[in-house]
Amino acid sequence: MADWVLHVDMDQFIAAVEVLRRPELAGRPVIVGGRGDPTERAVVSTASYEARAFGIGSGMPLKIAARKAPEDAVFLPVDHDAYASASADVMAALRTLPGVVLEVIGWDECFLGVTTDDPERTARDAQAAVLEATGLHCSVGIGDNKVRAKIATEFGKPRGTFRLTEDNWFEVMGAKPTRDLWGVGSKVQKRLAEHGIATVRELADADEQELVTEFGPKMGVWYHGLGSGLGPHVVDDTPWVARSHSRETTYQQNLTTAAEVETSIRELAGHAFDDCAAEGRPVIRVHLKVRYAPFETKTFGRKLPAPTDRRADVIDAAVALGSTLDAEREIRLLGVRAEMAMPDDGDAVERTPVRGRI
DNA sequence: TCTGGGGTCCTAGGACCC
DNA sequence: TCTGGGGTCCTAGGACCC
Repeated sequence: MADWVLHVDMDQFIAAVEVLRRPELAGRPVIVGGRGDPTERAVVSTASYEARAFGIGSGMPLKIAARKAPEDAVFLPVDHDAYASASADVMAALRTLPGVVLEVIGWDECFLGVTTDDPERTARDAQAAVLEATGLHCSVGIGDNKVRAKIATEFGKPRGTFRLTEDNWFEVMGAKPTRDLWGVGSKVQKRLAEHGIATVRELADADEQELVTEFGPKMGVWYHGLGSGLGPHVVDDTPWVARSHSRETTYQQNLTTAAEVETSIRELAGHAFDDCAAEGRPVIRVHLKVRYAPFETKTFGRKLPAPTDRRADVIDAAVALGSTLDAEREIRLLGVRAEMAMPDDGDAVERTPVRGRI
């Protein structure tokens, strides 16, 4: 018996949930994003496979998607509650599998830890359990750690499974660009290329000290190991604890006056505070994010004099930060983030430097 | 061609203390 | 008059993920 990590990833999750409750949309290009109005400033959350065939994908501005989409395409608004509910059903179905530890990493993704000699069987059981409980399909990556399991899933899509371990890592991934690694984005890919490192194999063979000099002590070592598919293998089912909450809005018309900015900040800060208050923990820090037109983003924050559970303190702090914004420039996006004090037992877990969780 | 909203973690550099 | 190291805390910004 061996320990395995399975990565379960729902296929076109958001689009699939929408089709499930509107069966007449099956087979049509479905694009979910923003308020469902492709003339607005917003981006695609998920496109169905039919829509992807036209070159439409996540993160693409809706206006662009509308241009690429065929006549019969359907644009739908984002419905968070529906996806959260479907997600809970998926996770509940997976938790019924015998002997698995489940770690949620997103609405439509999780890791399963399992000890078995037949991980493919567990993968098929997972797919069957999810399908029966929700009517939704998923793909499953099988690995000897989280990094390999996560990457394996891409080779299993759609509705399939794929096993990626130390044994076939270089055979499968060696010639791929570094960008295909989980945690390597376009910026890091470029910086690696400047050191003559373009492929996964070249990253594995690179000089670790050179990477540490370029990326720092933690990330340098992490990226080097990533080239060999190294990563954590412990699946942790302790409930996720949020460290902060934020609210941000892209305005359909840019803000142009200080009064408009203050009104917006008060509203956003109030919502962010309410999200924190719902967790029952005081706010220790307030951040502001601003996107000046056309597209320059700045973020900055300030620690509060003392942790506070007073709404007015958080709003006042956000407004004070906002008074430092450049009043001469048009603003197209504002965001307020409120960071919470951690619960007492906060920092025991060693974290994977792959950021983001939902 | 026009770029969302919600998150986490890492690094560099300055301030300050001993 | 010119000048150590080491440690911690804080801020700003960067990068990435779903």
